Amino acid sequence: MASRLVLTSWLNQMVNLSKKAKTQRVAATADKLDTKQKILAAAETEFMTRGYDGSRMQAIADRAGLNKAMLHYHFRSKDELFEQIFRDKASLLFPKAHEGLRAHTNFIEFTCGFVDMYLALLNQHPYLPFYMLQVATANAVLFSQVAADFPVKFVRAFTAAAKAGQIRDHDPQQFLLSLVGMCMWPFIGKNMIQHNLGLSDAVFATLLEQRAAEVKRYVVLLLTPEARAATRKKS
Amino acid sequence: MASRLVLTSWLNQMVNLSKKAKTQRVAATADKLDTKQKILAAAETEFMTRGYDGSRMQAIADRAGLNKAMLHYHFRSKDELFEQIFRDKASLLFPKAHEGLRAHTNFIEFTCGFVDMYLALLNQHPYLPFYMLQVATANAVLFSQVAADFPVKFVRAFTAAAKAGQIRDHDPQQFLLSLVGMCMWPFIGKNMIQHNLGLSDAVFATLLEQRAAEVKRYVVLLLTPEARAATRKKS
DNA sequence: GTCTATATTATGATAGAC
DNA sequence: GTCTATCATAATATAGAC
Repeated sequence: MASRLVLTSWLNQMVNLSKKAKTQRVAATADKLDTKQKILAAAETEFMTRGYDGSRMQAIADRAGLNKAMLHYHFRSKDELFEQIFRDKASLLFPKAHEGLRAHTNFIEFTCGFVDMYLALLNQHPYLPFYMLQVATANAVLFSQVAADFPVKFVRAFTAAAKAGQIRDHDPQQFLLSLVGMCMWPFIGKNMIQHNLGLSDAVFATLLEQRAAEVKRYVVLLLTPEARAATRKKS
Repeated sequence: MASRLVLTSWLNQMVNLSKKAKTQRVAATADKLDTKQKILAAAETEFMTRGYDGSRMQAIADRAGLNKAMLHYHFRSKDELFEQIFRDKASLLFPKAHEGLRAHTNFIEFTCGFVDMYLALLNQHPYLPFYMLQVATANAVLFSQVAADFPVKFVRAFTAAAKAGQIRDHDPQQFLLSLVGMCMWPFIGKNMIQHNLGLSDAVFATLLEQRAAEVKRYVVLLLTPEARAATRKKS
């Protein structure tokens, strides 16, 4: 119960990170940054949906209700504008793993809480994963500048929990790969999935709502020490 | 045993599809299409790694050891060149589900076989998933022209197997989502994963080798009717 | 079929008035 | 700070000689 509270507050913090940051920035500098914010918002939409190469400064200007010259006044170049947005977004998708990972008393509970919160985050920012992947693929140098400490710390906590007998022994990296894949894939592959299964937006939304339960079922099933019945290999 | 043979031949066919097709084409038209093949090969590399917007006709020409004019001679425009390659590649990632899905006698065995073969396919064409996702995102019209009958047929076979009591009852779409996500994510997220976990190419390759066993473990664990112990929901 | 040279347009970026 | 007008260049595409 106590760990649950700590966990929830940490994970919620992670979800609300950007919203808070934006509000602070706007409030602090009054209306002078209004235009800058408009540009950032427009650029965000453009870059997130079309990627760097597919985005046009003209399109960003149109979307912001301004002209191209204003973009270059507030941000020297397309690159600079892109990088500023990238750093904001990276800190969203790659939250810092502070106390959360150490505060848990039950690793399975912690992981289930993480799934809930991370899927909530992705629902708020559905384009984020694919956008980050595009950067990771197209601009390795830029991408390497953002650090995510969560994965490494998660693997360590997993290993510790396994040693303590709290969870079934397993390859932590493979587990993390499965976990992240299960969470991110519906957002990354939305268009492909909808087309291949012939799903309307409404049906797909329902699928997303039920996603957390599905992933958590996998977590419990795989990690619970007792549930070891049918796990012998096939080939 | 018999079903295993049918299964394997069908799945192997799917993996070898493009290799066969290419050989046939080259052999059929002798050396006249040599240049065209060079262009296609160069364009494939370029488009697959940089996407449509990031690719340059000049870069393709350089890679093929030709000049830009030749690209426009053999293919009217960048769009046409791109679309030709896209259709080839789509048929690779979206194999036709012929007899395979009906020939199985055990759905879990079939699914495990599918995982093996599909991961082998992805290992041969690691850029394929991300490339297809880029098209699905950037050019919905083009993407909608390729059809994948596998997902729908898989869902039907799943439902039938569940009704027959061969597998545990479960949402087939959620299962497919998890299955595909677990298979594709390491290829889609390679750069991000390696960076976030600090993995060398060699270590990551090892991770990929062990991937099939991990995914199959999940399949068996989730679908085996008896293994129903710890599946109650959490929240 | 293949090349060089060139046309045409799109796009990022800047100059300068207000 | 914001705008209009313009520059400079990069990229797709074509013309025409060989």
